Order: sequence, then C-alpha cells, then structure tokens
Amino acid sequence: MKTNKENIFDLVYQVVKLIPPGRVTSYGAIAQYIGLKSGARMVGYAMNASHGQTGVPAHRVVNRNGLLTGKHHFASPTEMQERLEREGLVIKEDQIQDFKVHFWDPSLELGID
DNA sequence: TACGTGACGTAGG
DNA sequence: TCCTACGCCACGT
Repeated sequence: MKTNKENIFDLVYQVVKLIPPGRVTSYGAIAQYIGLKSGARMVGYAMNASHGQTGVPAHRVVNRNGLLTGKHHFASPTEMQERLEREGLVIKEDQIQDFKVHFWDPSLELGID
C-alpha cells in the first residue's frame, strides 16, 4: 500500500465513508487500518481537511476515549453531538455512552487482509 | 526555507 | 490507577 500523502487523506475519507450510521470509530483505528504508524494525528488532520469533502461523516470519528474532541471544528460545536444523537447514539459530557458497543473497527469489519 | 502547531496514541514513572 | 512526556507527518505563517 502506498503511503503518499494524497492517498493517506483519500484512504481516511474512504474508511470514514464506510462507517455505518449509528456506529463510531477512533482515529487510531483508522490509522491502524490504513497502515499509518502514528497516523492518529494524521487522521485528525485529514478530518480537518475533509470539510470540503462530501459524504465524509467526520462526526463518527472520535478519539480513543469516545470523546468528541473535534466538535469544535464543525459548523457548530453542538452539530457533532446532534448528528450522533440523531443516529441513535447517546452523548453525555461530550462523550459517547457505551462507546465500546457502538465502536466500529475497520480492521475487523472490512478485514485486515 | 525554517519553525511552530495540531480533531491522537502509546509508553514510562 | 493517574499524570506527564514523546513521537509522528503535513500544513500554515
């Protein structure tokens, strides 16, 4: 797998697009799936650049603790939470409740191979 | 061209 | 178990 910067961003977008409604994943999970070493930060950066991208549910990507760390980067600080709640998730204190239950691991769902 | 910053994660104390 | 420090890469100034 090539790790060109454009591919990294594109891969992140594609994986995020594959996240089914009502599910969430973490930066590290995506990074690990696309083969990024410490790409957790890169995934976050890709998300930052995904604002102009359509079909990229960045609100379904949270940190390892299930915390909505990127909510401030949305149009409204509450938009991320609103969207997640709209999909049936429960957000409390900017944190996803039952995060483990709704966690969507690309390496597991899409296959590591 | 060079320095600083950032939507994170892991390791060590 | 909780807190602090470091690493990594790309982008903006």
